[in-house]
Amino acid sequence: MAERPAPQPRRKRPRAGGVSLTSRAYEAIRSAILSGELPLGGPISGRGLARRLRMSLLPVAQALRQLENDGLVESRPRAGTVVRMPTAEDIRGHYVIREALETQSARLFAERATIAERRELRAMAAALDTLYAGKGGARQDANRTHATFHHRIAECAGCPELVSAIEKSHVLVLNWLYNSAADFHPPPRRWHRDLAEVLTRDDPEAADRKMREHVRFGLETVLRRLAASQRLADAAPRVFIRQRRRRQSSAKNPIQPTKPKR
Amino acid sequence: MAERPAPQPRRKRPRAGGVSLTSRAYEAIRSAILSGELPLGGPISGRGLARRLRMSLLPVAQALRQLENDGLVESRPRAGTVVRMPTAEDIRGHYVIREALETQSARLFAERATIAERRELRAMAAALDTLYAGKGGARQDANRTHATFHHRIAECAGCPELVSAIEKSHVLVLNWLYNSAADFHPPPRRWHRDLAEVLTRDDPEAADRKMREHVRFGLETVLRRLAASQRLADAAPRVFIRQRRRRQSSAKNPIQPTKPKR
DNA sequence: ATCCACACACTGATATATCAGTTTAACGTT
DNA sequence: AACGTTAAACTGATATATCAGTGTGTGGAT
Repeated sequence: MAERPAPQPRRKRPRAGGVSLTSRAYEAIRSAILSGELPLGGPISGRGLARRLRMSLLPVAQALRQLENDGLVESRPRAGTVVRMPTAEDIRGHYVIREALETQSARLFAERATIAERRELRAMAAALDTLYAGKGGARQDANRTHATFHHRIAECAGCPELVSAIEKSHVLVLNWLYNSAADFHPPPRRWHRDLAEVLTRDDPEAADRKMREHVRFGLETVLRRLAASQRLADAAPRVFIRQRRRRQSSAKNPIQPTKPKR
Repeated sequence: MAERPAPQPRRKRPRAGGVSLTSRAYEAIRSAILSGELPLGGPISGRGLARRLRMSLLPVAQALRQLENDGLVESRPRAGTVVRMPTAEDIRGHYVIREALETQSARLFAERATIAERRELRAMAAALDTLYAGKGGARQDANRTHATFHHRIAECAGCPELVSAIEKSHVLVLNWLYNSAADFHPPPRRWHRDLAEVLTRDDPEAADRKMREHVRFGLETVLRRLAASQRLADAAPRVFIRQRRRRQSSAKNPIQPTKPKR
């Protein structure tokens, strides 16, 4: 193999905080999706993100692949990537999993939570019911607190895998909820207090049943909101914005390579 | 920006079968791990795999990242990647998830399976019990059939997400089992027939209870085998094999760049 | 005016090369 | 012989460049 010319020196960019660029890209894109900055069903440009995040395309591509694995985005190999718009069937399927995980979490909580943890849960439930009863402005707070509530149940169940599985599950649901502020129906007034009461009663079977009921109610809520989201998405169909083309040079002129700038 | 020399032309390698190289790498590495070709706790060289699979490092790196996400391998950023060796705590955590998913699957089967599917399941259970009762040679078959058995239950439950979640779960368990052929204890003689009998009885609660018992038995089995695996792994500590170094040129001779061949 | 083909910009996928960190074998010292 | 030192060799991570496929809009044909 002939010698290669010396490559030009490259500016080195020290890594920030010791985390890999791919992880940073993953977190950044994920939070952009969850915050609604990248709307449901909207297109994602890998190169655009790479420019915005000041990194090469590669970490972004890896992050997108991971997000696809998580079910947050959808990538068609040479055409583009979009934020995944779930179908009603997807959501039902997801809730089957969620029901499985949450009921298991409830069982373990009922078996293993300490006295202090049970007291804490009852307090959280009361606060949560109050938030939901409040006026519309508190709904985002309520959603976040609701996630924390379930997260705490899983933590007290004492199984890290369960915690992370449930967290991943909540991420998807939050994503589906945030993007449609309309059609909000508050849950029954004592909804979470009733749940906490049963969970803290030291009866795993009863905890399982009550949690199952709780999750199924959540399914109805999300399905309602999905319909609203889809109405919005259909009104603004996803489209890739492209640069204006230059006028075509009439006919048989195969030269003019004219690299696009940059 | 000075002009760069023209890059040498690159042989193009058309993609085989339309699947991305990353997916091929993922499948190849995964199956190499599951078949035991890459032993539990053993080191994995990204570059070595890339050479073997006739592709660049990049798809392999992406595949490894995905496998890390699945919990099959473990990567220390600049030091190397190894096939993940689970701790007993990992396995217990994993089985909490598995119990959640399988009991949900059992419930749905009891609710929704057709008559034909119920008959099929009883037949599979009988065949499976026979396999386990046979002599040691049939054990790999038995393990595979066992996976199929649970897979079928999930399929009949009618939820694709549940099927894939359970499948992913089984992959890990199979991995942990395959690599320790010792300490095999067959399950009770009518173990799967009893399970199938309850599942086909149209009583979701009973199906849940029976499946829970079934899964917990599996946990004991895997824990026993893990102990055997670890004894083996401790005997042969993981080590990276490196090329022999050339003799150091005595002292203050900073020349001799002598690129390593290839 | 309507329709269709084609060029071009843009997409993700991949190859190559380099970087910066880690491991370990060979060396020199004790 | 046992023990720290050190640099070769190897690791995953990332940048850059190219490839090959897609979708859109322009422009010519009808």
